[in-house]
Formats: sequence, structure tokens, C-alpha cells
Amino acid sequence: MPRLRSHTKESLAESAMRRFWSHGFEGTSMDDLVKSTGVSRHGIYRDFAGKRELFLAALDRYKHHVVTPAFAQVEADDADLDTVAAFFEYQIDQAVAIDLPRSGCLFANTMTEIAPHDSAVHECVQAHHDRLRAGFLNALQNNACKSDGPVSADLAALAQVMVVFAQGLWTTSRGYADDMTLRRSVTDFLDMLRVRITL
Amino acid sequence: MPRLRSHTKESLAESAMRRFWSHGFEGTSMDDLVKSTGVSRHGIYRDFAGKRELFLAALDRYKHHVVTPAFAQVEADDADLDTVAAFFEYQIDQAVAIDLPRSGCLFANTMTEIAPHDSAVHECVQAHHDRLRAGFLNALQNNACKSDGPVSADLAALAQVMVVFAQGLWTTSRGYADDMTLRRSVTDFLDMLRVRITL
DNA sequence: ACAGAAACAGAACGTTTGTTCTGCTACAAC
DNA sequence: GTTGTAGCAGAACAAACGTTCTGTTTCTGT
Repeated sequence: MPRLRSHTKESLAESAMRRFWSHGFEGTSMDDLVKSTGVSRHGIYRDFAGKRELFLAALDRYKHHVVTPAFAQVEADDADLDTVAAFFEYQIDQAVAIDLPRSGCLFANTMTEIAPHDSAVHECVQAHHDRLRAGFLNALQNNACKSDGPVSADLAALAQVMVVFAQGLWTTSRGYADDMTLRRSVTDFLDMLRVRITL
Repeated sequence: MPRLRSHTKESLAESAMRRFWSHGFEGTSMDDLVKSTGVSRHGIYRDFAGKRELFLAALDRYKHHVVTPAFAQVEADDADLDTVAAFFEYQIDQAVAIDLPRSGCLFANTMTEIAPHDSAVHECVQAHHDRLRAGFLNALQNNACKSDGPVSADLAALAQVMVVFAQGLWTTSRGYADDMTLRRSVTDFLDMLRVRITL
């Protein structure tokens, strides 16, 4: 009997994610969300307990709909450093493709903004970090297996270096370097890694 | 005749810098500033036009009193990659020494929080980036000169990679890795660089 | 066509924000 | 000790915040 809803919980989380991604948590007011999502306050509070819960949902959606599709290949059994390179390139391309240039990575942005003072968000970001590290380690191990010589490098430590570099890349992509520069940095960094693990 | 001031413009900027450093711009209210600096609202507005101007002053103070002392040696004529290593280690130690652990780097925090939507702040951060890149390039060139063989690497591109890594390091240091892990990452990264430029 | 359930738009709520104002107080000069 | 300048603490301000509420509209089931 009731009137049909003009949006779903998912479409709302998607719109909110995009807004939080580019403007951050504090930089996004409920009024901004009403305007950018096209959903009334009532509609938002019907689906989510408040702004914070909506943000957590946006973070979750980002994980499943942005990170996972891009990172799945790095987590695959046959992943190597070429796969990692493709992952970074894909992320750089994607920012333009979905019309969110200079937005970096929602997790990287969240790391410095609100995670330090919100334990739930902190854990979420920490888990993302662990995931990246595990994926990178997987790619490193596969890459090392393919090479002929013995591998003496501590791959787990190198995976951590890759995580640090990734964070820096996404932070830098928030308007401090053009795509070409970013791509070049990815190439140079991965070349260094390749040399390191075959030494 | 008038009563003596209980603070100077510099001591106020210093206190404000520490608060902004650990809590960010949006995460710091004027009330927080009054409490943490011990200066009344009147005193703050006497020295600064508003919260934003105080933040810019804090950013400037951070540049001169935190970055410059630490980075000066990297900018010196005799700097090499060991100097860069010492710079990173010093920054990691310093965070604990001045009782601001898990605060990362004020510039790195600012990059993602407010710089994207404030051109004056953006330029300030951009200038800091350029400075880092120039300093790292200086160290790379000196290091290359010392080695025997010919240097084919594009040092300017590697300097950019170093900037990206540095940003990632400071972001990660905001509570996502302990000091030992950070130190290890610095060592591993610089080892990779050393190999790269002597190839 | 009718009834009613629920989504809609937007007003209204109490807080908190950054900023300004007011009365009191402390201290150097005389 | 008296005086006067300018510091101080905190009240007061409008605006913006996240949240809640109210009245209207819309569409399904009968």
C-alpha cells in the first residue's frame, strides 16, 4: 500500500561513499548528504542510525565495491609484481573513470582524519592494512618462486614497505601529482622491488 | 602600564600547532584551543584573525621549527642516503620525544583533510612537497657521485618516489605501525634505493 | 474510487561551532 | 597608593551542525 521508495539502502550508501571519499567525514554535513544523495533526511535516518553509521556503511561499501574488485587479482594464486603494477594503474585510471579525481583512497583519507579518534573506524582501516600487506606478500612470494636464484630477502618486511608506499601514493594522488607522475613512481618503485627480491 | 601578557604570539602558535598536529583542523575547536593553549579567546583573537589564520601560523611554525631542523642536513652539500635515513629515524624518535606519538606529520595530515578545499593551505603543502623532493634529489645526486660506476638512473624520478614513500611513512605512523616496523621499512626502502642508483 | 501506510519535503529542535562583547583584574608608571 | 591601560575570564552572539518532528503526497491493495 505504501508509496515506493526512491532509493535503496545500497544506492544511498553508494552516493554517501562518493561524497565522504572526496570531502571527508567532517567536511560532509548532513545537508550536503541530502543534496548529493538526493535522499531526504527522513530517508537517511530510516536506513542508518546516524551520520557515523552511514560513514561506516560507506567504508564497508568502499571495501567491497572499490577495493575488492581492484585487489582481487593481487590476492589470486598467480599474482606477481606485474599484477600489483596493474592494480595501482587501475586505481589511478579508475579515479578519473568514476569522476572522482584528486580523491585518493577513502581508507587513506580516513586514516589521518577520524580513525585516530574512533576505535571502530581504526580497526576497519587496520584490517584494510593487513589485507593489503597479505596481498602484497602473496604477490612477492609468487614472484620470488618464478625467479631462478635463491631468495634471501625478507618478503614480509618488503610487503610492509609496499603498504607504506601504497599509502603514500594515494595520499599524493589527492592533488599533489598528476597521473603521469604517479604512474612513473609506481613503475620505478616496482622496478626497485624486482631487483631487490632477485638479488 | 598595562598588565603583562601571559603568552607570546610564538608560544600560542606552538601550543596550537601541537593540538592541530594530533587532532587535525576540524577536530580542534576554539574551546579545545583555549584549554590546550591556556590562552583566552580574547588573547587568541588578539594575535590571530581567526581559527584559519592560527592554523596557517601553526603550519608555518611546523615548517620552521620541526621540518627545517630535521631536514637541514638532507639539504646540505654533503648529504647522502645515510643522511636521509638519519632524517627519517630522527622524525620517528622525535614524535616520542616531544610527547606526540601517533601524530604523524602535520603536513601529511593536512594533505588529506583540508588542503584539497583550501587553496592557501594547498599551496603551502605543495611547497613542502617540492622542498622534500629537492632535498631528496640533492642526497641522491651526492650519493651517486660517491659511487664508482656510471649512474643511469633518473634521479629526479627516484626523488619523487622518495617523497611518496615519506608521505606513506608519516601516514602509517599515525597509529598503524609501531616504531620498530617503521624503522625497518625505512631501512629496507633505502637499501632498495642504494641498489637502484649503483646499478 | 477509496483508504491507509509509509516515504517525502522541510520546519524545528537542542548543541556546538567560530566569533564578539562586557566587566573585572593585574600591573607598570607616577 | 593611586591611576590607567590592556590583559584576562567568561557570557553572549549568530550560524551551522546532527537529529527529530510534522504535515503532505504518493502509490498499493481492495
